[in-house]
Amino acid sequence: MQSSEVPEVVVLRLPLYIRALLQLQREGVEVVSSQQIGERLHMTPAQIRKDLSYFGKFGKQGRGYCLRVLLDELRYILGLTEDWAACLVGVGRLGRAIINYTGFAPEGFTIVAAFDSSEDQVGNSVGEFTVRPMRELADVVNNMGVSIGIVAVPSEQAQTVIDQLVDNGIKGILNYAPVAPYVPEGIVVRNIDPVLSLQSMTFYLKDR
Amino acid sequence: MQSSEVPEVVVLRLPLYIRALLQLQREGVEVVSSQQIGERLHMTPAQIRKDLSYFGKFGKQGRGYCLRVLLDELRYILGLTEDWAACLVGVGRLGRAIINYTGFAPEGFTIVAAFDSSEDQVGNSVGEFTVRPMRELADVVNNMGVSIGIVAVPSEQAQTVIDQLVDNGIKGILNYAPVAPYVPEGIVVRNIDPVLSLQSMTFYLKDR
DNA sequence: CTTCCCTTGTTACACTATTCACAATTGGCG
DNA sequence: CGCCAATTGTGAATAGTGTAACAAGGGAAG
Repeated sequence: MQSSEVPEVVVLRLPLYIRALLQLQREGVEVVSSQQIGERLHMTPAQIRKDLSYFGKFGKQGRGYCLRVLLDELRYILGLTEDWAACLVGVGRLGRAIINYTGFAPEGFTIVAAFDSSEDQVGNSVGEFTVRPMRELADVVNNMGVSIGIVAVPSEQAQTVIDQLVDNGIKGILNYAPVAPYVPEGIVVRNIDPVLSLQSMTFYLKDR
Repeated sequence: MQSSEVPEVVVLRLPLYIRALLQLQREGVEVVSSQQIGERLHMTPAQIRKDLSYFGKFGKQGRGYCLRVLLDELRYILGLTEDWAACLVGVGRLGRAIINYTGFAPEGFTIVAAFDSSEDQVGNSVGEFTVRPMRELADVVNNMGVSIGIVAVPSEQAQTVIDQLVDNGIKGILNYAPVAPYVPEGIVVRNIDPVLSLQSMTFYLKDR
């Protein structure tokens, strides 16, 4: 139960387990073994059991896991039983695409406000939002319970924006800008960068 | 020089080094130490030196690395001296956003064709492309030198599409669908999934 | 009720990755 | 020219992760 003792790699895998379970659930499975989950995710059953053992005992020997129970447990562990409010900063091309992305809401992540540091953008409509100036950040964080900031600004502005988010009480940052931001202890950052993925991929594609 | 001996984690970090170097280059730096790179990326200098040592000796004791040389070396190692052609599959909302994304081209990754498995989409214009049917895949791969496939289809179709890509000679896949695809040995997959990132983030945000 | 098969949770081990620490060298400066 | 401060490349030490293996327990079938 102590977060600090659970390796981060393990936490990173839990959402994968949830997804595999959802898939199996749709197929009508009710009891599931680590073997089955492993097949879906191309992982060894041992790893899955080991990972789960950091959080408790959820299975029955000889039988496996009750899918519904395991799913609920994992969601609880990850804090996915509550909904999470996020704000977007940067409403350029990328920011607009993020606002229109339909994959967040079904998983309990809702974008509740859009900001931009350029005055030209402030006041414009983007999707269902009116773009706000950065100075309204504190307001939104406090009144709308926002704890996640989604950063979609040019790389030169990313660190500044992230500093502002952190100063205003944001605890988690989903960063689409191609930089390695500095954040104080206790703030969680996740970077999304398809270019990085491609650049490491080509190492394996070249000269063949 | 032997790819098989270089740990994948190391390869995944090389693009980060390139980015830090580009940043420093813009600032006018010509000679750089592992210390400086490490500061930019919040990594220890030792790790950077160790990583580089898998590929050769690029620095001068007492001085550091000639930025230009190190940059060129890293680009060469990763195969980034050549341009890479990619094809997109899936021209829904996400696919369109990917086509309009301006971040790929400057790094040498060019989308040269767009496909969709739905007949409704075939023939439509998306950006500068006319959407093609999947059956033209072989053609495009062979005649346009495409080695990377970008998958932006609904999760149910992802595995099928990926199979088709692989069957037609695609060697690397950038997968935006929320699945863990199966691919044969030797095919490189990189998954992009912001939801996964958020779901592991909330573990650290909850109850505070 | 007993037997047999299955699957968990966990311990021990093997492997991988990171950090440390230092000899070897470099360039600058007096 | 010789000394000093800096920084590399690397082998050894430490830390972290993944895999294998198995005792313990559960359920089904006869």
